[in-house]
Amino acid sequence: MLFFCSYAYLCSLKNDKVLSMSIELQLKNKVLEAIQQMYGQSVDSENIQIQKTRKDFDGDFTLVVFPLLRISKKPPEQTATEIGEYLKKNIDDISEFNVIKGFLNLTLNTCFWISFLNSVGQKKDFGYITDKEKPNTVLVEYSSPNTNKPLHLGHIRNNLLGYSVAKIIASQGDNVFKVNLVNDRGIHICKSMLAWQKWGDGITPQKAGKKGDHLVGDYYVKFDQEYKKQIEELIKQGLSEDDAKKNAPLILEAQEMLRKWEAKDSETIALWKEMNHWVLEGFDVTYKNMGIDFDRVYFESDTYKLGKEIVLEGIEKDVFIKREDGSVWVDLTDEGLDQKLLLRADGTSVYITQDIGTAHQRFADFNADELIYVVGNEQNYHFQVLKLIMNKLGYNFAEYLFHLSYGMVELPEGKMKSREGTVVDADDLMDEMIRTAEEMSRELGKLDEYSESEKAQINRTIGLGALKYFILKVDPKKNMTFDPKESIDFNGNTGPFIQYTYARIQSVIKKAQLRNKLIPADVQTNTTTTAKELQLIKQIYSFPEVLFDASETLSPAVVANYIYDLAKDYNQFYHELPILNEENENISMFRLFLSQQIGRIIQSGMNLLGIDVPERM
RNA sequence: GGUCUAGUAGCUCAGUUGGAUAGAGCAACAGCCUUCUAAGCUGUGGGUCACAGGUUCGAAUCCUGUCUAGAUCACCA
Repeated sequence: MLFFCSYAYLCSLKNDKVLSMSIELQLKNKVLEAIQQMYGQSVDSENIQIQKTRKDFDGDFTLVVFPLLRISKKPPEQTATEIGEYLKKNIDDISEFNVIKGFLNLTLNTCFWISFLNSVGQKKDFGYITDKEKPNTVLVEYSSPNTNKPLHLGHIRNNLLGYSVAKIIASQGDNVFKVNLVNDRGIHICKSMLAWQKWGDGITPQKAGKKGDHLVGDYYVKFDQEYKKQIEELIKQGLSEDDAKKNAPLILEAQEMLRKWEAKDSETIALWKEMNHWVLEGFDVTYKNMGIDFDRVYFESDTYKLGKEIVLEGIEKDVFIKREDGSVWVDLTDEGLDQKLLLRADGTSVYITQDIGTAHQRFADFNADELIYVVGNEQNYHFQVLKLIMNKLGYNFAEYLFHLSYGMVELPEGKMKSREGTVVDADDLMDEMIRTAEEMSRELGKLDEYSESEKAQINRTIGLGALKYFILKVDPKKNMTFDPKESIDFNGNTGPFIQYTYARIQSVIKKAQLRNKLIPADVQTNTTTTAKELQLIKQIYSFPEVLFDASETLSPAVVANYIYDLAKDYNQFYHELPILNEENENISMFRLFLSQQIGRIIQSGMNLLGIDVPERM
C-alpha cells in the first residue's frame, strides 16, 4: 500500500471492534487535551459534544463549542478556530476544518475512510458484537395467540416485532431465546368448542377444505351470533342487559364446559385436544409463511396453575393481603395504582397469578438475565403491576422484566372488530401481498425469462418484504393505521425499494464477473473519491451504532429507517457515477467494492428485520 | 375521575443523551431509459412541529398547564 494513515495502522495493532467508535473517542480526548493546554482548565467530558456533521455542511464530525465558551472566555468562532487548529496539528487523520457560528466541522482524510471501508470488507458480520465479555441470556416472549381464531394483522405486528427484536438483540452478543406462550384454555376456547359441537355437524378442516384455525374461528363467530340472539330474546322478555348476558343459555353452557374441562372430563378434553390441534396446525402454516419461529413453545393449559404457591408465600411474607372472603390482593396504592386481585375467593387463579408463576419459571428454565414481553399497549397496566409485584416479592429479576409495548394497528374507520368482520386476516393479507407482487412483476416484465418456481420465490420475497417493512418501519410504541383499500406500496420508502437496490447491486457484481473483473479484498486508500462516495462510507460507519441503538430501544424501526436511507443514497450514487464503465481501473474497483459492502449491509440489516433480499427482481 | 401513550406537510411516517435552514415517501405537476435493473433518478409546490407559558447561548426534543385521540383502572384474559 502506497499510502499510510493512522486508521490502518491502528487496525494492524488492535482488534478493530473497539475502533468503530474510536475516532469519536480520539477526537473527544484531544479536545479535552486542547482545552487543558490552551485554556489551562479541565472540563467535564460531558461538555464535549462530538456529533456527525449534518449533510448540508462540509465535514465529517462536528464539535459544538457553545458549552466550552465559559472556559475559553472567547467568542464562539474564535474558540472553535483555536480548537480546530490544535486538533488539525495533533491528529493525523484530520485533513481540514471549518467553523460556522459555534460549530467546528472537522474533515478526516479520504485515506481514513477508505481504510475503514477495507476493514468492513474483512469482517464477517460487520456491526455485530461477537465477543461480548459477559453475554446475557435474554428471553423474548411473543406471539402468544389464543387458539380460538386465526391470526390477524395485530398478531402480524406482534410476530414481526418479536422475531426481529430477538435477532437484533442477538446481533449485539447476547444469547436470545424466543418463546411462545399459547393461550389454549379458558372460556373463549370453550365458546368455539361449544358452537362446533352444536352446529358443526362433525365437520373437520379436511372435509371443509379449510385451515384449522379458520374453521375454528368460524365457530367462535357463530357462538357470538347465537349468543347475541339469545340476549336480545331475553331482553324482550324483560331482563336487563346485564342479566341477559349472564343468563343466556349459551354462556351458561360454555361455563359448564369450562368446569368440565378443569375437572378433566374425558369427552371435553378429547374435543379440546382435537380442535386445538386443528388450530395449532393452522398457526404453524401461518408462522412458516411469515418466516418466524420459536425456540420453545409453552401452553397455558400447562402453566395456568403456576403462581398460586408464590402468591400464598407472599401472604406469609405480608406482601399480600387475604380478605375475609378468602380472596388475595396486593395493595399498590402507595405506587399510585389500585388494589389488585391475585387469587379469587374460591382459591382459583386469575391472569396475573399465572404471569407471576411463568416469570419465575422462565428465569429458572433458562437461567435468564432478562425477559422481554412483546405485548400490545393495552396491557401496559398489567405489566406495570406485574413488575411491582415481583419486586415486592423480592425477586431481583424484577427490574429485568421489560414490556415491549407496541401500539395497535387500526383501520381508517378505527379498531378492528372480529364481530363486525372488519378484521384483516393474516393469511389473506400475506397472500394478497404476494399476488400484488406477481402483478407488478408481470406488468413490469421483470421476471419474464425466469422459471415459474423462480418467479414464485421472488414474488413471495417481495410481497412479504413489502408487508414486513411496512409494519416494522413504524416506531413500535406508536399506533399505526392500515388501509386495506390502499394496498401497501412498492415504491418509495418500502421493502421492495430496498430489495430492488440490493438486487441492483448483485446485478452489477454479476456483470463484473462476466467482464472478468475481480472484486479486490481491499482497495487502494489513495483512490480519488467524490463526496457522495465518502458519504456512503460514513453511513456504513454508522451501522454498528444503529444496531446498538435498535437493541437498546428494542426498535426494529431504527434499523429499517437506516437501511432505507442507505439504499436511497446508494441509488443516487448509482445514478450519478459509473461503476463498471468507469475508465480509471482503481476508481472502478473502489466503486465496485463499495457497492459490494453496501449490498452486504442491506442484506444484514434486512435479515435483522426478518426480510429476505432477492438476487434479482 | 386517576394513570399511561401519542399529536410533525393533504395522507403514511423519520427526526432519541436539547444544536445549524424540521426531513423522506405517497398523492399532484414537470423532466430523465442506444450507457452497469426506470420497482430507479432529478426538480416544483406543500409546515404556527396541537395550543399557551417556562427553562437557556439555543427547544419539534426538557418542565408546567390546556385541548384532542387512544389505552387502561374487572373475582375477564
